[in-house]
Amino acid sequence: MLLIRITLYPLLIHILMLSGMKNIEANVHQGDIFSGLNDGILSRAEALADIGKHQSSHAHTQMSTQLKHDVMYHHSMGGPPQRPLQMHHTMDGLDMLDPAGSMTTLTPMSDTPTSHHQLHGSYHGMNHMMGHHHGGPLGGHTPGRHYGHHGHPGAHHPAMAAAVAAAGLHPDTDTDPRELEAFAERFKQRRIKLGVTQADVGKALANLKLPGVGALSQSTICRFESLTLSHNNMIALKPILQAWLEEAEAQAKNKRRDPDAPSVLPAGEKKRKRTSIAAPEKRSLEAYFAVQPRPSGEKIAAIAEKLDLKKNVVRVWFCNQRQKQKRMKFAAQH
DNA sequence: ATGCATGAGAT
DNA sequence: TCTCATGCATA
Repeated sequence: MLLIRITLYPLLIHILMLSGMKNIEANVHQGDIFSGLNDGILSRAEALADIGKHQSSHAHTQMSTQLKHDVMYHHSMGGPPQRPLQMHHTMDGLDMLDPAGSMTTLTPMSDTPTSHHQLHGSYHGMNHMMGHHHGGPLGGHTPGRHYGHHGHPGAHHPAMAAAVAAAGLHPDTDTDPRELEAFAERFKQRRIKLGVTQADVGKALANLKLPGVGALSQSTICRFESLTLSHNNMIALKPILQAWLEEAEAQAKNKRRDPDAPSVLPAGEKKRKRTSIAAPEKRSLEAYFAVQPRPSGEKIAAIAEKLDLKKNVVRVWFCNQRQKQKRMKFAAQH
């Protein structure tokens, strides 16, 4: 299915663009209902989407639309937004739980490092206490200091370079996409060699008591390794992960073991349900996005209505889509 | 590994 | 309202 989408989509766009208005306009009577959508651009996108539907329905039996209800849970956490710095989640039973201050464990190796938590994170209870510890593990969220706003990696002026150097920073060496890519790969290999999962690394990061650095999720570690983070995000995380890697390998030399234990699950809280946008709707959204990556609120509402999706779902979809475009991977020509 | 979501800070 | 960094849930 993915293959179909990838190969078909660009083609459809071309069909659309090259075929001019005539045929397309003919396919849009339905759009009249939504006057807001009928301003050409969206209409055309919609036509495109329709073509996509027809094509794909031939390509494979289209599963009927998935659930489209949003289902928001709102774990009422009356507590303050916890800081990632000192929060301790012990459900995994594989890290901290340092009764005697053995908190220096940076490699949360369990008896079987790669067995549990990887596939189906067996930590269901941490929801209510973990919730969403935003603000991130980085100090980078502080108003004044945002990472670097350099749009392009290698674009440094000599004067700038000097200034940066003076500031005690190492510019290109760390910001170079290739360096990042290389590091990410090295990191992954060595991590695996240590028998540590991505989730393990994320948690161990909190034990590495670097200022302003808390735990991270398996998702983030994964994204770092696969370069699916923004350039700035990669740059910010690199030194942290590098620090962990070095510590972990150091500790690996003089083995150690820890009698793990508790995984007392505090038990239940409403679990957040992920809304799933069905393939047809997704295709439409992609079509719209190709023409208008940043639709106005009105258009979003119109699109939402047309696709029978919650407006917020559509809005978030566009946000995520934009974010996706900005990610590293092949974004910056390598 | 990745889709949909949240939340803080910037616009 | 958007962007960004992140995360839970899930394929």
